[in-house]
Amino acid sequence: MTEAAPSAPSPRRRDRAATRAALLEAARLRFSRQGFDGTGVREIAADAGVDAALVFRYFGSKEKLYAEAVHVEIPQGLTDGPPRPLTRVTDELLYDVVFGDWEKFDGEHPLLVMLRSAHRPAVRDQLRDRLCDGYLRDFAERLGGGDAALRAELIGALLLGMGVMRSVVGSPALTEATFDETRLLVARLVRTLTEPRADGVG
Amino acid sequence: MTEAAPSAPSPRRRDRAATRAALLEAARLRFSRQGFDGTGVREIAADAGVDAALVFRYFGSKEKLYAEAVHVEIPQGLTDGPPRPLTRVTDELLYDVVFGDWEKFDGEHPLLVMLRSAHRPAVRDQLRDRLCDGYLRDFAERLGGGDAALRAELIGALLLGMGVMRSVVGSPALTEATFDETRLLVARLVRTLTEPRADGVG
DNA sequence: CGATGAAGTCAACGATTGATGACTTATGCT
DNA sequence: AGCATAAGTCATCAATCGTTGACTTCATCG
Repeated sequence: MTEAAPSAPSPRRRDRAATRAALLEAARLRFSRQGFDGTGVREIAADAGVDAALVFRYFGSKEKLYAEAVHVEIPQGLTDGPPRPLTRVTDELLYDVVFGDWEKFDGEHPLLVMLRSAHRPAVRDQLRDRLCDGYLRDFAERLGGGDAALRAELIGALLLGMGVMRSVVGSPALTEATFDETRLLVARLVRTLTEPRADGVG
Repeated sequence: MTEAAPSAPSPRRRDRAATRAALLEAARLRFSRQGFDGTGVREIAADAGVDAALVFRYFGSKEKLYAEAVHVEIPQGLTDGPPRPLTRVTDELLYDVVFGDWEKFDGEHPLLVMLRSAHRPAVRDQLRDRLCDGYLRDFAERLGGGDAALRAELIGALLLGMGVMRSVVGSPALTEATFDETRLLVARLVRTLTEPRADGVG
């Protein structure tokens, strides 16, 4: 530090990239907490410590800011790469979606955040795309059988529902349960959908 | 009909109860489609064919209108009454939450509708209350065992997640699947959580 | 030091928001 | 018919919304 800490709250050196990043971070938090409609651009800009006009200079519109701030990055090598046992994959997914802290998104997985603004067509489309084509497609291919796609979506529904119960609803048992407790139960459920039935089906 | 159809679009006879009901119905649809923040009171009033001021005359505020329009009625005799097999109960719950049409709520179960505005504390509290105390409590009591509450919430998560996948996300397989197809899979999953494990657990 | 361009601020726009109170109109009773 | 009351409308308020363009301030280079 070449100069002493200024008495005034740091006026922050002018830096386009840093300001853009600060806006993105503030937007992520606000959109996560309050949804798209419940968040104003002035609110976001105030959190970032700049004027609201910069939102439109850097992102064009509130919609484009949302699209860039809230998006789902599918973890590399989760479904592609060398095949691993499916319960192993769902283990990681369980930790990712349900038990991950996701502090950048106010504690929720971006999928759950997008759920909150899913009535907007753009959000809904991205949500379906990431979930079905990103996560569940390889699931279905690996499962095999006639209703593979359906069973894959049931696994997705379980994990998504658990995330909702934990972070959105705040149900007591799932909120206080440890990862290992739940992991065993989920593994049993996944195995039920994976293994062919021992007894006659219909 | 004592009089012929009027040429002008029916001016609707002045009727407090009917107008209140029309406002409630319009509010339910709009709030379901667009969430609390994305819906304006003028929009609702226009759908009902009256002035927006009546919203405040009849309900006091937009919040109170939402509270009265969107709420979860727990079906009578679902969990209470004479005990039935749990897969039977989840069958009805599956039909209710995931496959019911709920035309009054634009096709979604009110639980899923409330999910869309769950960032508001009032909505979130009602959601947790209805889900945990209304649906899942008797589930947990009936399940028994150490982690009964957790397993009950897993069933709730599955059903809730399926509802989300079907109506909010619009995932293909679950959307096109019939009730009977899914019912068997869900029954298998519930049985997995219900029956004690045959092999050693830990 | 002085100029140049970018980074950031400011003021304002038109539209819309939830909400209020005064006003008008229709309905029902006598 | 005429009056009283409730049902419904209208105008409007103060705030806030997303968005824009002109303006100011800072950093950098010659």
